[in-house]
Amino acid sequence: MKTAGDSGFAFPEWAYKPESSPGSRQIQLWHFILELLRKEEYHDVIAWQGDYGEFVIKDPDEVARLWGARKCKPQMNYDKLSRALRYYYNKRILHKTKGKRFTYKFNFNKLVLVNYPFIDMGSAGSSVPQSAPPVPSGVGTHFRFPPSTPSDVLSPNGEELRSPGVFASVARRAARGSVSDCSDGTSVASELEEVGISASDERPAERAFRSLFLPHHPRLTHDSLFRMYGVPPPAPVPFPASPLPGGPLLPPQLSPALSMTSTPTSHLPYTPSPSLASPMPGSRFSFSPEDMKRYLQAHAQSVYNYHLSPRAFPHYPSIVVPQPQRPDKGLAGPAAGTHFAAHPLHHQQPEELHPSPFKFKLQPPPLGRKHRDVPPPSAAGHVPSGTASTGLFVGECGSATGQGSNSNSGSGGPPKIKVEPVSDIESEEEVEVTDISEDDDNCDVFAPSHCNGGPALLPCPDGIIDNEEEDLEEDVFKTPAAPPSGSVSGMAIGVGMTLPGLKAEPREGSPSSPGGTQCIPLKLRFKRRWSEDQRMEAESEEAEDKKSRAEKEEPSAREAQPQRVQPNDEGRSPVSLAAPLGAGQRRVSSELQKATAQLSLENNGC
DNA sequence: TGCGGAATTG
DNA sequence: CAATTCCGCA
Repeated sequence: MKTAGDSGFAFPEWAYKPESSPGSRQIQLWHFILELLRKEEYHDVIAWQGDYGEFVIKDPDEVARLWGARKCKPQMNYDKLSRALRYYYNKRILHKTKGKRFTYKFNFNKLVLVNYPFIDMGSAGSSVPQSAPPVPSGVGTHFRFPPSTPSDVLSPNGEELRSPGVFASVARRAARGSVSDCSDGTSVASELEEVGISASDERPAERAFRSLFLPHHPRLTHDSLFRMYGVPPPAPVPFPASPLPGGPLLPPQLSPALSMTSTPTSHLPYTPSPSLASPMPGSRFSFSPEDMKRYLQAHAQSVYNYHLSPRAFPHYPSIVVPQPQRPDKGLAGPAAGTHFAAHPLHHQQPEELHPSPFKFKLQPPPLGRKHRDVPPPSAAGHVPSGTASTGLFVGECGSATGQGSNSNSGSGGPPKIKVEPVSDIESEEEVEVTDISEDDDNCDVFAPSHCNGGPALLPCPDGIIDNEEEDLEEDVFKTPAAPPSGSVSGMAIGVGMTLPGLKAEPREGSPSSPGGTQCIPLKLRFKRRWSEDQRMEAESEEAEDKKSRAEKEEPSAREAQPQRVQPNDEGRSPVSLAAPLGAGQRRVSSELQKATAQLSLENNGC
């Protein structure tokens, strides 16, 4: 249970909004939740529950109190806090676990997106429909980190790219090997203070991770960084799919997956994440090939394990991706590649395989439910009755927020419909997803397969992986114009993974495509996948967001999925579910944990 | 309990 | 923007 991970916590710079002035970083609720979750001290108030990234708030009031303290909002209460939490639903950062009180679930994908903007979650999205990243579907492209800056958040000139102030500091610290400095003494919440983590505690992967993300600081060369961290080759099983037993927190390992970035190469103008400006500095990383290789290796591993997008390391064909280490599959995986292939790295980097620039918005549109009608605004003013209950902590918030200002005049304004930004357009497509959404928790993030009803997936428990892999691939190709064959094949081959159907990987025959596609030409396959993927995303998103039902036809496949194990309330034991969902879940939780860990690790200093 | 709209805030 | 605050609805 408790592991070193607990030891420190702090927020990495990226956890804050870059835009905000240096001194004013404000913590976001989910960060805070994550923070609490990883600290045992607070296990009585909030703790992970199950394997899904779910957590339960055992003591809502206390959590609210803490939150209020942190934000200097003495008036905070669970009601409000929960509103904020709910607010995350739309952002897809969180979900409510239905049926369980005070239980919510993190949407891993989103988190990753937010935290690791560089990572390409596209595949994840596809494989994990539910949380498919909001992408302007109009383009038809799949989600990927666009080279261009997202308009919604960034200024058009892409200036943000250049201002990595934040990151720089991180880099510096990393370089130093220690993470501790929080210049601004915002450490208000003393309650949370933690022990600093020594650099030594960090796992190599993490370090690697971090370093990868570091901007090319003038003074720090990546070399030095890497050197410092000496990223070791990925362990054979970096992320054991250990079933996170009830006590979920694993050691703070960071998944390389998270860390990965898709394109280290220089010219990639990376798009910063929507909500967070991505720290990508000048937008160029310069790592030495070796380092990159290692890193990528690790990433690959994780990709496999977590079934993240391979796109993440597209440009390094020489890297061999280890086979997933599922115990069950005896395939030759590990041998093949656990460690990097010693191929020479030719990184030519190519590039940009991502032609499609589009921005993804973290906060997609709320969707449909909204414009219902316009009720008369007549409201009466309420007077804040004094709720005094919480006065304790937080003396620092000196200014009591004034209350009492309210007046609203707008009455009966024109019905305004919020038009959601494109991003969710896809959502427009409606699909009928069975109601799985209900307990679906699984569906969401972690159990994509079911969600999209791909029957194919269900068949073999183990197969999941395969499917996932496929999903991964698809991502790769999703790009519209993407030149699948060329680059892809190269990569696939080089990597030795992807494309199960293709080259090697006869495995259980990739079931995924409806029509059994193993032998289909790549291109075709991709195409197919792509569409499927899109559909999936749409579905999942749709399904979740709105239960719209229309339905997109879908050629053959769509069938009700067999009922999956149903975890009853408490009954769910992560381990037990290992079957189909298990893998995904586990994966996710690991990721989550890692993310959490990452959060914490970065700056314990505060 | 939980949801989500609407207005407000910093 | 991300809450915070308030509230009506299930």
